[in-house]
Amino acid sequence: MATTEGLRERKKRQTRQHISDVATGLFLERGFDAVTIAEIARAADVSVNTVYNYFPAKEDLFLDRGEDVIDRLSRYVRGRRPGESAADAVLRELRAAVVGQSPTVGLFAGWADFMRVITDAHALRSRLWAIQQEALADLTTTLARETAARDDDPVPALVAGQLSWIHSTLMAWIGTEMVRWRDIGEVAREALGLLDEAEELLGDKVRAYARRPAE
Amino acid sequence: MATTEGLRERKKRQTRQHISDVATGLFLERGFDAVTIAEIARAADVSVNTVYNYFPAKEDLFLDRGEDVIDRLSRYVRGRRPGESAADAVLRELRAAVVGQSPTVGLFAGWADFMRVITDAHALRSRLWAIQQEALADLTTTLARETAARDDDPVPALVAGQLSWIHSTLMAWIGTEMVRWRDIGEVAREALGLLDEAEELLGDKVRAYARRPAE
DNA sequence: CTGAAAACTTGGAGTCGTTGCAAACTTTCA
DNA sequence: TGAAAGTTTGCAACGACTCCAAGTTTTCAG
Repeated sequence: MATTEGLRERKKRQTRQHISDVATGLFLERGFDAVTIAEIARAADVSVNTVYNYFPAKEDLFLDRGEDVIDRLSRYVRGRRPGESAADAVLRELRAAVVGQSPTVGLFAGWADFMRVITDAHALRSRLWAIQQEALADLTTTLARETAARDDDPVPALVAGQLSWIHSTLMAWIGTEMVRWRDIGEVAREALGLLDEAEELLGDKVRAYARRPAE
Repeated sequence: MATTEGLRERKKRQTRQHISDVATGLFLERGFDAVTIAEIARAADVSVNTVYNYFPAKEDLFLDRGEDVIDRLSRYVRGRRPGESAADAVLRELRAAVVGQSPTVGLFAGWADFMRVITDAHALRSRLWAIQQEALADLTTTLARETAARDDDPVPALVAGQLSWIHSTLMAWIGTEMVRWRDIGEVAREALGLLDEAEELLGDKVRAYARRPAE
């Protein structure tokens, strides 16, 4: 069924990717604010309107793939193993990502350049926060569903806040360390330490929340 | 010395206040995005440039007084009593604010209208997040200073994340409840319950962090 | 194969936030 | 009282973003 893809679909995907690539290149080179949409359009050999056709706002040209990170925590929680609580699963997955030096947590060589572009552009930072908020809301409903909590129970939201705090703290920490061009292995090692510290700070109730019964 | 205020200073303060009032009124009436800066200027009987003279961006016309909330948590922590930890002080102050139905935590009749304006305008929401981030950074340095932590110690940042999480969770919860036009007393009472739940979720280390020695 | 329908692209005009500049005006103060 | 300093204003301009009315390209039924 993958072969059944019309010319139109393929072209659209290509155009979109091409615009995104050109834009990302320009942003990395000169910063987010210094690049204008008109420039991107010219460099990508399309009209300004076509750019807006694919990307609702300038930020989306750089921060595509935000959907992946939005439900990442929810996926971790839903995939928790027998005997594991929500926090256990999140910590295990995050540790695995750190150990595996996964790009999903920012552990790859180019991440420093990305971070710089983001931190320098106020618009990109707020888009990032918006994504975080969506992730938090997503996780809240996941936890509520998994524990069959009552609608007015505030605990799912509170625990979601804690787990999402661990995630964003980890990402932020890795980001600032990577910007200092440190060795990836070293950053990864210290990130594990950070996760340990964060885990120690969690309350017992949070640590045990939404435990899946052992089989 | 308060009497020693030149005409110039007084006029400036008045103009600023007047513009802010006019703008706030228009925003409450028709929403943030529907009101243009040119309109505000016309309604306030000044030029557009004068508006920008006092307020760097449109959001500042509505979210003035952000500085107060930025160092609020730091103030709470610095003012902790003998025997109290940072978390103790924050919780005590927040409970006092809730019980006293203080506007600083959103417990007053007009808050619902404010919230609606904010939640409807993406620009205002991200400004709010920016303020939260500043508050978090502020609290981090305060905790680091108060505990004389080493520069590379991540714990102050982690604990700051927890305390600031309590604060923002409380504010967010009150906000959504107030939008439903519920009775303020009732919202306040339930907010105390929320604070209790949040406190129970905190880890022992967080609860005890930066305890001031009993006298 | 063909021709119209549907989808995509484009140029152009316009709105709004925001900045820079220089002229005009007001307050201060010697 | 007059120059210095600070404030206000109009004007021009830039860039993100939207709307609209042509074109162009791709699809697909007949």
